[in-house]
Amino acid sequence: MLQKPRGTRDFLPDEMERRRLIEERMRAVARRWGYREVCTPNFEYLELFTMKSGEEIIQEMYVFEDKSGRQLTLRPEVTASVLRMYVNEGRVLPKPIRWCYFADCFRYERPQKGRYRQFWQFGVELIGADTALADAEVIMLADDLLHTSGVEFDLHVGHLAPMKHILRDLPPDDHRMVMAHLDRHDPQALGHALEAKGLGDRTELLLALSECREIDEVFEIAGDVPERPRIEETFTILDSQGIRYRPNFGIARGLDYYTGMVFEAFAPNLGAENQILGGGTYRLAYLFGGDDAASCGFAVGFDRIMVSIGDFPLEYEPVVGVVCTPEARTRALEIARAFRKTGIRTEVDLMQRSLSAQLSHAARTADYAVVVGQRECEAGTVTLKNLHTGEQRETTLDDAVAEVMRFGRC
RNA sequence: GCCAGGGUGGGGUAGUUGGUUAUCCUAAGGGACUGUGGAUCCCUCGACCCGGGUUCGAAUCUCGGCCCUGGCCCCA
Repeated sequence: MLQKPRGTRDFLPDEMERRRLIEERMRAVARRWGYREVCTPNFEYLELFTMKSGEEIIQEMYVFEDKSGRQLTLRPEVTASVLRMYVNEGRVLPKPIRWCYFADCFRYERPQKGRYRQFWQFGVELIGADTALADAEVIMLADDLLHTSGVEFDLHVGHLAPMKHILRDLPPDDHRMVMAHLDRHDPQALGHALEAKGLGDRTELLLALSECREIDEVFEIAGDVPERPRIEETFTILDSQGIRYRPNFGIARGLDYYTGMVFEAFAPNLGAENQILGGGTYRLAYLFGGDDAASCGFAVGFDRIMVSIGDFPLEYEPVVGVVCTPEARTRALEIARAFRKTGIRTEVDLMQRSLSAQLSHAARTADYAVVVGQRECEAGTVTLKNLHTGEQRETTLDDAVAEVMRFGRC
């Protein structure tokens, strides 16, 4: 049998309805904050992503050549596309720009729990606002979004400035290496690496910084960080609005292009892949030929949210099965149309089943059967049967529709 | 790319010291029943992941691959 490609999934209707429900909640939250949805191409020039993230990421992407020899790739993320779009068409729009997106992305990686080769991200980008409140708004929106989706999560908020301040003697290329060791909670490797650079005295500071949970202590450790007022203002805003988060100035993983505030969220009930959200401030527009607009955004790992939430019951809507004899087929289709017009899910037999077989099928798949044969056709009525109670009565079509609409409201 | 455990009808399973026609449940389609049910009975459909090797004989042993689950690495 033909298999689906590795790392992809099929979604049956029950799961699809759950996904759509959560997706719609996220859209609604973003809309309430003024973030309107945009859509960018599923594939882009390879260059867009290598400019942003470097040549190494090619091996993690679905890269292909089109019939004209263009180097293209399925998008591995959406931020680069949104910023390209901003440079292409958004520069004249009034600032700040608030956009959101929901899109599938593709990465050629080894699948595991919560990690797939096709996966969905919900994200927002705030472009053109460079203030503490802008940073805080994006975090508060992330918090609102996660709460509204129903997932349990821990929110970590940090800023890269204190760490960069401690490492200010090091060339930027070395920052990455140091951050990688820090992120892996590998103090020995970190110590050795700094020792080799003649900065062994910084090891203690960095470790203390990543352990630190109080903002005041951050500056005792890191010293006179120029960004201190901005950082404090952001945290003050979050506190004033009752946002629950953990200050974490050790956040460093894979955040090459972030410039200041960074934040992440984790779902405690997931496995190795438990990060469900990541974001921060960055500057990308100039890379794609635009101005040096300050930006701030985040992306939610939608599939991980769904894994973390697990199955939940969907709101139930009544289903009607129209059961008819062959001579009543035209009337049956009219009846089905009348039910559908009021929004009721209505199904008719397509398999030329006997009346008894139609009813038997309806009993498994519907809440009501509407039986129509020659008798009802001549009398201008329908027989409405409640398949849960077994009660049935002959009545008018309008009355039958009205009864089904009352279903589940008592 | 690496490690561990797996792969038997659509779903769930039995069978693996090699041995007849591969077990059972369920789902799906039909019938018993041409104007009334989910029960019951009957029928139908449908599987040993793929390929090589060992053997008289492989679902079973062996090697390689693919895929699944989880972990490592990575995580824009």
